[in-house]
Amino acid sequence: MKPRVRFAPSPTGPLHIGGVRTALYNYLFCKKFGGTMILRIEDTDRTRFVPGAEEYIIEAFQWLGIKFDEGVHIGGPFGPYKQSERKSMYKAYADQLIENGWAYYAFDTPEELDARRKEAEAAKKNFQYDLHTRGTLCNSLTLSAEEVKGRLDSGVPYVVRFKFPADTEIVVEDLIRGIVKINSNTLDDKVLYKSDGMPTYHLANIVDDHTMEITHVIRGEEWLPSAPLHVMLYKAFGWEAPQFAHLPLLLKPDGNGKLSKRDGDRLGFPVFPLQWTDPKSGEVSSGYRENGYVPEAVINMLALLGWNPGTEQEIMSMDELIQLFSLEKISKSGAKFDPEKAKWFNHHYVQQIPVNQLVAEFQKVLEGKGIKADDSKVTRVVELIKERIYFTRELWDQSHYFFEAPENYDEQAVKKRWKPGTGAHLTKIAEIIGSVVPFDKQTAHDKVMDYIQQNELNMGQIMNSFRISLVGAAKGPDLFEIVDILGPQEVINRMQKAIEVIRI
RNA sequence: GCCGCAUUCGUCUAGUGGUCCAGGACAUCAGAUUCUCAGUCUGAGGAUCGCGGGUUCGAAUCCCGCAUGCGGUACCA
Repeated sequence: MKPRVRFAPSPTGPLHIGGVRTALYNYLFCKKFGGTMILRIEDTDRTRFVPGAEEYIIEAFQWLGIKFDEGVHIGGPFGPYKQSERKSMYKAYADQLIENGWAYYAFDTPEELDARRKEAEAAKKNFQYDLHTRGTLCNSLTLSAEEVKGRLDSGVPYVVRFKFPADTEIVVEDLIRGIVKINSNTLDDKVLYKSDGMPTYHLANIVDDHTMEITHVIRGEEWLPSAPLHVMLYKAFGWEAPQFAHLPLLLKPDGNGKLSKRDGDRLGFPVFPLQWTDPKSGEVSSGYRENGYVPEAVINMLALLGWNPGTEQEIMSMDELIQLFSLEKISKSGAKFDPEKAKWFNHHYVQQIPVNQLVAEFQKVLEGKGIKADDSKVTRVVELIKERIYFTRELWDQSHYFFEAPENYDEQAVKKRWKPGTGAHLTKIAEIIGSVVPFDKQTAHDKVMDYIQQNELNMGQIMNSFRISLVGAAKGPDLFEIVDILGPQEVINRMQKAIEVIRI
């Protein structure tokens, strides 16, 4: 049987990178076996709905290359794929549970429950709506049938709660963690159906997974504590449960704890695939895409955070990932996110981008700066500096001096390399450069080297001051490559300017 | 507090009773690339496998206890 898996986010904001990894593992697993990948929107909590979040999620997956076979954005035979649009079907399932004695009506108000919680807290205890306390609360277990009917008929708000049986060992079979057992006496009677007529996650999730014929539920570890509830729910409905796999959490790079939006801001790396502007506060959160990451790098990096192929291979395309993936090789413990390794992956994948594509991208940047340069020059520049960039946005930082003369000179470098007499030597070297007609970088190089040797100059010092005059700093690729691209006249101009400006 | 999950170099991890005095990658450091920076290449350091008990001829690997960390404990997902 081919797997049917789903990724089911809530549209409460931008998709977190941990969520992306969950979706990725679902995708890899499902594609490996030629299965179906479904995008379902779990928007049962209307108070937390954020406009634009759903569109964001869809766009993020498009960018990342994670493709769905069914879902809110593309439809499919099991639709609708948004829980708010499935609202009408859930009540019947809640009713069914009540009829069979697996659930009951509860009329306690949130205020009453809060009061009970505070009370318990004061006594250093924990209040739980469970088999120990449900007999003391206001529900269809404690009220007479007439009273319950009366309340229901007169429209008194109610919720439906699951009724955990006593003394039952619930077994969750997890593909990653093995057998997890828990005693039903410690579990609380979770709300399944809310007073606003919407199901909670627990009910909607089980009903949808069943009706959508989901075979494998691959989700974050934060769901493990409610897995026993879900297992019992399947049992209560008499349905066969899908297989569960609870993924380890993605942790913050320093310390412990779940990776959060704040960590990204604090440590300077994105936590979201795409940039996101909060519709309410207007606050902007950075995204991988806008930060110059390529999707292949993000996918590769994420895949290895909690999984590995069992070999020493680290660089893998999506297709290889699909081939190599297996649930058994997912680790059990949380993985700290490492921004440095993310950079390393990106460097690798940026190197794979064809030069002409980089040139096209860079031309746009140059245009934005009002700089006109023909493709042949930009191509030479890109070829020369490509290997030193980690992100495509660094193209400009690493090559600006090819397009504009330095305005100022790096102080540290000048202090170290510019000595009395440097100006005079550079004047000579400028003459030498000018004397090579037609210009040829090899000849220019040889002649300059001759000059340095004949005058017994310090090569490091003179070459670096030469470099400073062209670049403005002691960095960059081979000097004579720079000279060649700039052309002799521009080189001479820059040298003269530097000699004038930098006085020792 | 209660319930659950986890625990191998700084980080991600390999490892499923002997071939592991623990392998790889990122990061770090050093050397090379004879102008610089970056990149690249080569090399180095780095884990008494959380701790304590067992089981076994033999344990990172199996069992028990403890500790620590994390997750959950909402009419949120």
